[in-house]
Amino acid sequence: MLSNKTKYGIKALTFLARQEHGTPVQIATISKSENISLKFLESILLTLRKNGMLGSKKGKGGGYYLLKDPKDIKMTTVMRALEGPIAMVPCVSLNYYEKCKDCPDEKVCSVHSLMIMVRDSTLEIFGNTSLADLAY
Amino acid sequence: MLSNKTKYGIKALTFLARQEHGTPVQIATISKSENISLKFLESILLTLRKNGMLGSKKGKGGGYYLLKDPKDIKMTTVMRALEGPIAMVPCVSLNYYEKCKDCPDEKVCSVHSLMIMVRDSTLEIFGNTSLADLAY
DNA sequence: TAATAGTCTATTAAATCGATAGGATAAAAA
DNA sequence: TTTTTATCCTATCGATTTAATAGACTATTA
Repeated sequence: MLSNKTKYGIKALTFLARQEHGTPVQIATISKSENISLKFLESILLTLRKNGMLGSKKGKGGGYYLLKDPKDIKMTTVMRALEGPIAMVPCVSLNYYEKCKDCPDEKVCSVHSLMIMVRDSTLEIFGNTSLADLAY
Repeated sequence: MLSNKTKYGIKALTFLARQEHGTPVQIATISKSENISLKFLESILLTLRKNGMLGSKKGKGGGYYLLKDPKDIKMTTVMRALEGPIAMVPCVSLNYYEKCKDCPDEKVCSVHSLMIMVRDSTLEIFGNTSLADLAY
């Protein structure tokens, strides 16, 4: 299941992608427009900023804005920043690999091979979808 | 992330698929072979039995066995029984649909359209993969 | 009737999630 | 220089879910 964090994050990014490029938008504006708790959204945007997707400006006229063109923000980046690994199981994760304690041999594991297929197909979608695809 | 419950369930089903068809296998046998807590596995196999995938036999010489040919057990069935919805978000789930509280219009929602793509590709894999594909 | 093996319900510990609170910091305007 | 505006950051909390465990019950076989 997708966390609310990720869901809200994608919605906020889409909102920003629809604005004039570079214009800061306040958290409160997005919060109201997308029905997201202000404080929760605050922490989500902070995460996205730390991951290099958003810039921010403090004080009057401040807010958040996209640092790149929406078509250059791939959903793999967004998903990894907000949701974590794309793979359903650590032992097939490219970026967060971890061996299963219970599994003596990955090469023979039925779960492993199944989850590699799922990972690849999901990765293809996220890799070929940009924020621009979602926003327009 | 895939729950241990599902991971163990798939491993157990694979184990059973590799046995001679119809021969009961004890929980303890699977538990030891696959490094799964006996009691936890017990509840997992019970779930699979209630979902019509396994039969069971009590007493000496008893155990669990597959009710169908492995090639007739699709991973969609297994996943839904153990993990629940295949979709990452209830508003794109075919079997567990639920409207998002925060979302005024699904047709315009960026998360919705993205998650439909993911659901379809995942569904295609699970729908075209049977237990037999994993076991041999 | 004793041993075997699945059935079922309840409980618990730990982790995660969603949300909230509240003060700190920086920028702009007065 | 002070006030206002808006982001930054850390801590905490309650609810839910997950993984696992305990223990008593039931059916089957020898």
